[in-house]
Amino acid sequence: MTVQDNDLRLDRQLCFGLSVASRSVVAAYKPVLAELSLTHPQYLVMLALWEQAPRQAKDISGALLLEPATLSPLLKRLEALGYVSRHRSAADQRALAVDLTPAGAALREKALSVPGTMLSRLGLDRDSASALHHTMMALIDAATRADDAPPAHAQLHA
Amino acid sequence: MTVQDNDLRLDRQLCFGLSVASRSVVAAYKPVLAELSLTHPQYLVMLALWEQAPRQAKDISGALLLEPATLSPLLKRLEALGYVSRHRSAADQRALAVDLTPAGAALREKALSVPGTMLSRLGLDRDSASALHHTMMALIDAATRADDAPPAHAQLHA
DNA sequence: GAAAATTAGTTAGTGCACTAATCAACAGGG
DNA sequence: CCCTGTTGATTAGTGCACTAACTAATTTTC
Repeated sequence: MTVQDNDLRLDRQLCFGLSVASRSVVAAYKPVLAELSLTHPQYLVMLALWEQAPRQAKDISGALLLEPATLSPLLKRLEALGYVSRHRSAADQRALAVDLTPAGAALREKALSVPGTMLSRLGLDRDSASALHHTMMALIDAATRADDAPPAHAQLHA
Repeated sequence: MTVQDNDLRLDRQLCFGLSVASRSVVAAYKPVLAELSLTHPQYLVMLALWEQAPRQAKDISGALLLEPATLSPLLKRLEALGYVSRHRSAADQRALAVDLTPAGAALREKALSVPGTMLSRLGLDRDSASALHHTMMALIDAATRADDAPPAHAQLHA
């Protein structure tokens, strides 16, 4: 067995592990978020709005690293749920101002217990969660940089 | 600001970071896998088959932790690409035997360079990739266990 | 001030991933 | 046997996530 054969197996474990971990953790959130009538991506949008509202659609998609085309129907579903309102900004008619409805703002109270519940379900303390987060952020950084610079020799003149 | 308010932010970083990292890394694979005409999930299926073929659909879905309902159309697309053949097993007419076509087997040669390319693109050496993999496996374990035991006191008699 | 370029969002189309419902094939127990 | 229950795969339906193409509004440039 050559080095590359080993690589194939190691790599499988890497990207495979990351994908499965993401799916598994999101799945573990599901029953908890069901009590708020939210999916996991919708929960992330609400977190962004609880930190700051009203907020421009463009701003939210930047904060969550989501394409505008992905966010657009997501916001419509949140509006249909009654958690969010969508209006064109007066200052710039292109911009979509997204705001919390009273129900959306009130939902934050119920969401306060979610993080603690999930940490205990996943058997993580704050330190390991924080370390994990650090690793993820570094990965995101490396992956998006790799994405921006497809040519193999790009780092030579970066 | 209360402890729970801080939790909301920490948690956001955790599950959020994991999801974004997964998406970002998969996106970084995309241009590399495009040369094999494969998507990332399709690549994972091929890896499973390169390790062992023929293989039962049920077996593949277990190895990749994918629902059979997700795998089914995926296999059809791989068949349409000419990399895979699908036949009912003679021994058990319910079972679907998935095998590599010559083209699918030959594709492995081109795939050998993928892991090395990706590791360098992500700026990871084998040790950190291995450590990362370990962390992911532990997370998967915790998350699936949490999933199997929704009642809060389940670990008391585990 | 009009033409050109840019920006913000939406729509269309593809592919994943899940749940629930369905179907055919198998395995046992009476 | 045959009836019941289980198993392996598929189908239908929902929701994410992406790219490409498009619309409309704003900004830049001449």
